[in-house]
Amino acid sequence: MRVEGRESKIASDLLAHYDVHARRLPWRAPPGSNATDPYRVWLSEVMLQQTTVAAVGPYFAKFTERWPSVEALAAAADADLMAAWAGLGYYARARNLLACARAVTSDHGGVFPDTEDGLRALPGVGAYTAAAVAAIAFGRRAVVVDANVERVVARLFAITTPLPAARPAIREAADRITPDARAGDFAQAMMDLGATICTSRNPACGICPLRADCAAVLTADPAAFPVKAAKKAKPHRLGHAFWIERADGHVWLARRPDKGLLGGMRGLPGSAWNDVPDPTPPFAGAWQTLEPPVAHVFTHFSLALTVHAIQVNQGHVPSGAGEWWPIDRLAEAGLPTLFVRAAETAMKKEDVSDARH
DNA sequence: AAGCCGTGGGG
DNA sequence: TCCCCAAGGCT
Repeated sequence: MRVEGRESKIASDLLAHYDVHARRLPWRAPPGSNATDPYRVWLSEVMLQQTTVAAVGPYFAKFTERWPSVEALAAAADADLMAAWAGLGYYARARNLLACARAVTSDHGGVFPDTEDGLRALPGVGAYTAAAVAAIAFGRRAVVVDANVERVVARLFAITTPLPAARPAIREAADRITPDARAGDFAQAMMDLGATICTSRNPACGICPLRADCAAVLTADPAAFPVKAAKKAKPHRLGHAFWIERADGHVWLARRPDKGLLGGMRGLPGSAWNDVPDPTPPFAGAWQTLEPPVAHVFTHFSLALTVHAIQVNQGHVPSGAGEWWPIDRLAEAGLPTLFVRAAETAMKKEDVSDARH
């Protein structure tokens, strides 16, 4: 529940700054326009989950061009959508995006629910995204809390409880400063502030519109907020991947299981990834081991993937789910970045051997 | 409910 | 180089 006083001053200070300094972003209505398309708001919010504005830009342009409405997206083939998402990461988002578009199209007549609860029931829409879409697309008062808001609020009120334990208190504080009017602008203003001024490291307190409202700026180190619990060490794993190239210029791509890491994506066949992976190739032959391994860092472990390559004849039939893919069109396969690197390793090897002839 | 789930950029 | 982290959701 919002109260008057210091809280309302924060909102008015921030909105006044936002009216002048709002970032121009592809998914925002142009200044002075109230034309917010819920489809574009929702699509951008899902893409922006744990993902930078810079990374989302080209994907948002590609998606809205190819699928201009939720109905168009709902009609997309699964493989096409997964391939279009390739490289953006967190692939469960892509599967949920499609499920959500189909739910909106079939269960809601192609119209997004306009309440937080209605949105929250959709696949891939959690507390943050439901609040953000309700506020930004539908003008409803909603308490929008993402990592930016957590940081700004923790500083405004100098909250010393470490995350994640501080979440309830941060949310209550965010509720108190959220205005009844312009909740969507307020949410976006908070995120703009967190992205450009109240940054995680080296916040620009000198130019902050909330400087006079901020408790942390009075402390020795405003950047020390929010306090965070120590994080666990990231384990290192090993793995083997197999580049199986057919004489007619095709490579065998496996289809990964729908759930789990890189779920539902194409990739090179290979071993499990662990401390002592099985290096045995899927069949015997003149395998060539390529050095060095591909180094890749995931959210919760790092990986060294050793690539092994072989040439097979036309009649070769690999095991497991997958397909032969033309190597000169590999960019269209929608490979996750790890396998793009692995493929580059294999093809660089071929360039070298070709050059020697 | 803590762990799982990608990737690229910046300090 | 290495570490941090970015408009989180799901189980």
